[in-house]
Amino acid sequence: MRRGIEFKKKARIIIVDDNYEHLSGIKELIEIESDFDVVATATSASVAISLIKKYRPEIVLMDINMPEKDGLTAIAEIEKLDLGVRIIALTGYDDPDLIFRAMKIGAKGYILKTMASAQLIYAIDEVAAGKIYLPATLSSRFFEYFQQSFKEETESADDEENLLNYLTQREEEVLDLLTQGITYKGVAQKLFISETTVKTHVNNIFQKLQVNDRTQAVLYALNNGFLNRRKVKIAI
Amino acid sequence: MRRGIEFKKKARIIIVDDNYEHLSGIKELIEIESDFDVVATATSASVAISLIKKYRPEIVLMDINMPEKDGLTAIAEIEKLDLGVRIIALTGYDDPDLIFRAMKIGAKGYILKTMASAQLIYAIDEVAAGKIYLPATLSSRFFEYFQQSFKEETESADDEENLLNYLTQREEEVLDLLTQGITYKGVAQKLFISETTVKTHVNNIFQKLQVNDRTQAVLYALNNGFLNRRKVKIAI
DNA sequence: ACGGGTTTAGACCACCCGGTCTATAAACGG
DNA sequence: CCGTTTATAGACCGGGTGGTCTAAACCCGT
Repeated sequence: MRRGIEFKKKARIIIVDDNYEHLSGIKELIEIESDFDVVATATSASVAISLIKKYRPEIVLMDINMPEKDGLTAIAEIEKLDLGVRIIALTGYDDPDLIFRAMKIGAKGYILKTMASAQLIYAIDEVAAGKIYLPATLSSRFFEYFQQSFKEETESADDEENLLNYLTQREEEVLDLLTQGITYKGVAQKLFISETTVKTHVNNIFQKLQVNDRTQAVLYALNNGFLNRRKVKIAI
Repeated sequence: MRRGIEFKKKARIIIVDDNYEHLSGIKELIEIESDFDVVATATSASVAISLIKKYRPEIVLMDINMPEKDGLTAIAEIEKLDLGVRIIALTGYDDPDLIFRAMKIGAKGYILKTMASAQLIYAIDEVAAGKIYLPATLSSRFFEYFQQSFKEETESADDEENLLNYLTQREEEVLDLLTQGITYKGVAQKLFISETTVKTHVNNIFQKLQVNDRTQAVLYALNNGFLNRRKVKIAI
């Protein structure tokens, strides 16, 4: 029941941390230094989830390093509920893989326990305002990881000995149709050539890709960036 | 030939912008307000690339909105050269798609032309120091886009009517082997069952997935997150 | 003009694949 | 305890698939 005019509605927060000392520390900090409303706290992910269902907070502060059900799976589950809860992840160290995974599954912020309390409040402020907040140092880490993973992807796609490069243009067309699950007859009709011609092309493709059947050819094509060629050129 | 002690080696910069007014503006700004060394400027991407090959700068400021060869493809080409050049992208507006694509292909920073000159210098400083720099407002935009794209991906993977859910465990095993390009005979050997049993399973799979042949079944499996099921659970 | 690569195409054959029908044993759920 | 689901498997058959050989027409570069 919302009533009256709200200049700055007190966002409700739930804090989750298996370390009770730290949990109450953050709770006090928030209650004193900000005007957010800590409606509940939990020391385990499963308890947290039921509390979230009950209280429907705007913000959840979630420690990632917890025994049993870890914070990441907890975040994934909460996001799946689709309650509009905005989650801020919390850990002791700036592991880029952790940051990447947390942001990937939908965390709206990520801060380190070692950071100044003012930064925590600021992060909550930003996230409560609908933004996504990552401190500069962490976003730098994130992007390194992000770019690295894409670099590996494109390297494996066009790099070194990609047997797809040996295919002629016509063979690529045929392979393209094969990757759509079309039969020889269908390919022949689409390309306005005879079925035996298709077979010749396909056999050449098999030899060039060093595979034995159409399925393996399709898999090779898909795993080695056959579709990417166009994407890279058109869409980047 | 590096010699002696360097407190702060003057990073060499090349600026690329099709608008000459703006180009010289930035050039002057950098020369006056910082101690970086603008070794060259270009008003087109193709010229820029030859200049980069020649001067091997540490930093490139690249305008994204250019006629002919646009900035994004230029960045992709420069990154492909693998010269260790660190590129900062530059545009007038904060289009999240542009930001995402620029960062994806390897830009080390992204700033708006409307931003204060101090921020430009700061960005160059950070990038020159090996970090990746995105202003808070842009990184917020980036993450919204990033999370959205992942959300769609997982939705399409496990969402609604995924015919893969109707498969029995045994059928999944068989399909899994099919997605590796193995023949009936091979599957029969791997699962220690007769070849005709495999055929029975496969036929059931075809009917459940509403496809006609193994290739289409494999494609359906791949496009509907067959591999993801495990990934989501194990790796998040 | 000649040789090489590409695209086209035919013939023949073995066999894998996909469709259908039938059937048994185990497991599971009501 | 009985019906359903699942896993197993045999038989049969037709057509699609893959292997091999041959060859003509074409473009391209030297």
